[in-house]
This record gives sequence, C-alpha cells and structure tokens, in this order.
Amino acid sequence: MCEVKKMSEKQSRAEAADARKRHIVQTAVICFIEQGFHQTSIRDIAKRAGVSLGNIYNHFDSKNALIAEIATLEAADLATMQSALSSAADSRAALNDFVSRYLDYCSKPAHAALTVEILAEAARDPKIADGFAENRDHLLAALRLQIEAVQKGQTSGSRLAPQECAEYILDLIEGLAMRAVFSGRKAAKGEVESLKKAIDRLL
Amino acid sequence: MCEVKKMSEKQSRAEAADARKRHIVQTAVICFIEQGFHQTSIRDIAKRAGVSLGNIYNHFDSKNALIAEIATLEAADLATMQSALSSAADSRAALNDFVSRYLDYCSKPAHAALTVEILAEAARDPKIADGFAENRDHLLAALRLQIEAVQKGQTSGSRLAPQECAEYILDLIEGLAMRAVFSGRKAAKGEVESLKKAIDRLL
DNA sequence: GTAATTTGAACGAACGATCGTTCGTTATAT
DNA sequence: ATATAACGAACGATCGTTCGTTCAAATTAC
Repeated sequence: MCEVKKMSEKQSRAEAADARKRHIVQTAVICFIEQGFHQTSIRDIAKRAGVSLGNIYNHFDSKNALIAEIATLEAADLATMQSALSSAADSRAALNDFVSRYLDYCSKPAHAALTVEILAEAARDPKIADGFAENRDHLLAALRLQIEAVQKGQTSGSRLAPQECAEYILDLIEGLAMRAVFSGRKAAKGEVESLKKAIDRLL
Repeated sequence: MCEVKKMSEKQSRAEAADARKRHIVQTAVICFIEQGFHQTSIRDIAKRAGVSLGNIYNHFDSKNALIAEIATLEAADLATMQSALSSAADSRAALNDFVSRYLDYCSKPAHAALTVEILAEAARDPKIADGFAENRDHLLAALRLQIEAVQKGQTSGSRLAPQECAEYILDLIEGLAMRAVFSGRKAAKGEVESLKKAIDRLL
C-alpha cells in the first residue's frame, strides 16, 4: 500500500541499504584519517556513524573488506584524473591543467592522510604495493603521452626520457602537496608558480 | 677480585644493561618494519629478542617510549648526512656526492619502511609532524647553501629560488628511492644518471 | 678476605581493557 | 509469510601494563 508515496518520499529498501552502506564507508574514511586503519575499531566507526556494531557486519564481511572498499574508491578517483589528462587536445595546456588539478587533489588533507596510510600498508604487503603501483602506472602512462607530444615541438637537444620525466613531475607535485598538507596550509601561489617553472625545466 | 679480568672478558653491569637495551631497540625496529608500530605487540618484541615480557618494562617506560627512542636514532642518522654536506669545499662535487649518498640512504628498505610508518603517524599527530619537519629543515638548509654556491658560478638568467630548488631535489631523490624500494630492487645505474641530469636542470 | 646487605635485571603470571567477530533476537519492508 | 536490516550482548583472543618474585652482581660492614 502507498507504494508510490513511499517510493518518492523515502526510498526503496535496497536504496536505503545502499545509502546506509555508503554512510558507513564515509564515516570509516573519517575515522581512518583521524586515527589510522589499525587504531580505528569497528566500534569507533559504528558509534560515529550512529549505527549498531553488529549492523556493520551486515554490510561488510570484515574490517579488511571495509578497507578494501575504500581503497577501490581511491583508485576510481585517480582514474578520473587520468582520463581527463588523456582526452586533451593541446598537450601543453593539458599538462599545465593537470599540474593544477593533481596538486589540488594531492593537497586535500583527507587524500594525503589516506595515501600515507595506504603507503605504510603497502610497505609491508606486496599485494597492496602492487595495486598501488598499478594505479600509479596508469597515471604515468597518460602523463608520458602528453610529455612526448610536448617534446616533439621542441628544439632542445638532450631531453629527459619521457617515462622518467613523468615520474619526476609526479614526485614534485606530490612533494609540494605533502609539504603543504603537513604544515596545515594550502600551497601558496608563488609555490605553484615555482613548481610549474621547475617542471618546465624538466620537459 | 679479578676485576680486570671480568672487565675485559665480560662487561660491567651497566654495560650489559646498555647492550641489552640496544638489542631490544634493534629487535623492535625489525618488528616495526615488518608489521608496523601498532601491529607490533610488546610480546612480539620480547619473543623475538629472546627477552621476557616484563623485562622490556625495566628498560622502557612504555611502548611509546620505545618508539620515541627509535625516532631519535633516525634523526641522528639524518644529522650525520647533513653535516657531511655542510663540510664540503667544492660545492658542485658536494652536491653530486650528496645525491648519491642520500639516494643510498633512502633506498635502504629498513629506512624507507620506517619513514613511511613515521609519516603516517605524523599525519595524525602534529607533534610528530613538527619533529619530522624540523629534521628535514636542517637538511634543507645545508643543501640550500651548496645550491647557492653552485648558482653563483653560473650565467643562467632565471634561476629557481635555492630554497625551493633544495626541496625539489629532495623530492626527486626520495621519489626515486621510494619507487626502487617498493618494487623490491635497487635504483638502476641509468636511473641514477637520469636523476642527476634532472637535478642539473633545476640548478 | 669473607659475610651481610642492597641493588636492579630478568622473569612470567595476572589484570583490566579492548579487539574483531558471532549470534540470537526484534522489527519492518516486501 | 518471508526476508533482511538493525541491534547489542557475548565470546575468545590479544593488547599494554603491573606486580611479586627470583637471582646474581655490586656494595658495604666486619
């Protein structure tokens, strides 16, 4: 009874369950950022999400499954950035735009904290390290293509290999972002300009 | 009686205690690298060090005190590298030498794993973040001085600011080292040459 | 020099807290 | 009527830490 009303006002059971699941994931992310994976208990997440302890196990098989879900979402974020880089006409502009976007992305404290946390995990678990490297390689490949395109229109004699050049660019962006995040500020305008100047020298 | 003999053959009580303490610290480092701070229990350390559980608390007030001791030792390692950089005559050679030495240093899996672990901790604890940044600033300052010296002997019109140049150089070295460590290999000779070429472009 | 005393390193059982996970139950949408 | 989301008590394991005890080395008294 009253199916139409309920469907529009509230939501179907499956939708509600999905929303609840997403809410748990989001809350878990917050906890993991604040305390780290292993310092966060399921009870912490349940309490903060306003959900019972046992209910979390209705949506996730285990704590590790929850962590895996989050790692997957992070990977998807990065894939978005990569495809934006690939589907660009003007390589020079695409590169410049990428630097700004990727810097913003890395400068988000939430992302930085999670990344470091995953990195620490990857240092111990080769499986995680492989997954991390794979995502990064995709981004690197897209970046390398644009670098090659830019280098073709240059006269300079000795160039850096595009592959390594791409890695250096990511290193510089991530390094600046890390410094900004860890000192609790945003990258200053002058810092961004300096970064772009440095990247220009590497091309 | 027989004081001389005992002193030479064995060791005084204080020395034995100190040796034991160092042994516990070294074992703890191994455990922390393999499992991380929070996944390592005092029992793990005790078992691996061949020491009783309670005895660890005769040498350290708490688990955190043990961690703090290790962080202090890491800082001392870095200070050594910094002073070597400062006390150099030929800036150009000093810089080149530093790149090799710092790359080697960062490429040690033990150091890399510990650094990432500390970094994850720093992301949550501003106190640790400050200590980390302070150590890095000392290295940066020494590096900047040598960069300024090198830049003085150049004709190039537009230079990168020495401070930021120093940060970029550390970023590149650490990035390459990290990639090497995480893929379980040493940095190839070609990679090191490429790195030095890239750094040359930044100067 | 030897005997008596003090010190502190080493030990492992035990404590209270907390962990991830399971389970039986209740309530509600289908 | 059935399925499942939500609940929270309970379980066994493990955590950091404390504690009383043992024993050998260092120190003092004789």
